[in-house]
Amino acid sequence: MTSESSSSNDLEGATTPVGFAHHDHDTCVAEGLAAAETRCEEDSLRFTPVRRKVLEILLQEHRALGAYSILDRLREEGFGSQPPVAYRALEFLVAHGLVHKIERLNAFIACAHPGEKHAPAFMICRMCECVAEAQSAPARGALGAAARATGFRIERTVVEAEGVCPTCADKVTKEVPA
Amino acid sequence: MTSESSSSNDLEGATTPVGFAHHDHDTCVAEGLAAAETRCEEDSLRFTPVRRKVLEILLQEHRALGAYSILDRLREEGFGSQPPVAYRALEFLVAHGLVHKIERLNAFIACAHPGEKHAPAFMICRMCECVAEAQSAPARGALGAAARATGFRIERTVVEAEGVCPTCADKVTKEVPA
DNA sequence: GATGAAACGTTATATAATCACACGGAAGAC
DNA sequence: GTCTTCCGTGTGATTATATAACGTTTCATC
Ligand SMILES: [Zn+2]
Ligand SMILES: [Zn+2]
Ligand SMILES: [Zn+2]
Ligand SMILES: [Zn+2]
Repeated sequence: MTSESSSSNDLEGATTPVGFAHHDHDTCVAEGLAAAETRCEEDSLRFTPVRRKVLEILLQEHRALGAYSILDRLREEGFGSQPPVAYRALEFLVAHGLVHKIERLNAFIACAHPGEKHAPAFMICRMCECVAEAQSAPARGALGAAARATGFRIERTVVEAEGVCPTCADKVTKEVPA
Repeated sequence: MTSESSSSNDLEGATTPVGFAHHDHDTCVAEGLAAAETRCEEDSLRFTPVRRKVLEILLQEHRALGAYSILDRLREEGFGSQPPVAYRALEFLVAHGLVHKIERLNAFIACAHPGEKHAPAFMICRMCECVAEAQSAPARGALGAAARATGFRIERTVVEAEGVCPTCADKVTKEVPA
């Protein structure tokens, strides 16, 4: 999931999960940062160096990073190296939808659809730990029905699927040939 | 959510979320333990005193308890009081579907539908911290579609909704009358 | 009763997250 | 401009959550 150059696939686009397919990764980072800058200017938010760096670190990966991994990289770049530095930046980025927390992993990942209003859902590969973001509509399923039936007011949802990504599934079948 | 006696509501049943409605709580605990015992006998699993106690502790609440809260109660009951004691019991109970982990809270709750095969979904009240379990069918939604489109194989899902339960919603409207 | 696997109790450690305080710089009031 | 206030940052310390490692006990099986 590091820098690659091949935008010849039809799996990308505004509402398509990114992460498993090859794609131009430098563009990923650049666009992510640009989108964040635009967003912050529009809303008069302060996109400070630390916040920008944390987002950049996360955009470099299509996997979730723990707060302390992020902190290590911040240290290398000369930023503060105590936990609150990372956690405060993450709090800001999550609050404004630029980063999501993966609860299952206690880790963080850059949003793949910044700007768009969305209820994210994630697919987490248990083998390579890569994470892809998709859309979810939990209010329109069994959960939504249960909420309406009981009078529960949903404000936020966590939807995370754990399994095996196509790349790892291929590897496995090749290692253990029939 | 402590002991109450009123089974006169139509919100209970195999596939109905429990937790917000009044119900006979002693029965909850007894039935939960009985179901676990049955299950363990059937599958030749060892339902040891520690495991039984942890499940009993969780059944007493319809909220999620952190591992260390559980540990405190184990200590009071004369069991081992070091973290691995609680975590090992929880690992067993989770592995066999008798307890679920609420990822959002890093906490654990007794299964409300033991025995039945199910993909649980949870509604978590951010005010009173009570948790209700419902069914989910994540493979049949936007997430399932995304998984099929990309070739991701879903093995397990985390579905947790955060919001306000009906009881707390009532309280709020009463406290701030128009 | 001997044997091996699983469960337990304990010590220590790793990982994740927050608290509390001091400092400095940007934004608004005057 | 200067003052004041708020917000973000850097740091040390602490709390909360989770696992590693090791020896002992318990149980099922032979
Ligand atoms: Zn997103
Ligand atoms: Zn993978
Ligand atoms: Zn359940
Ligand atoms: Zn509530």
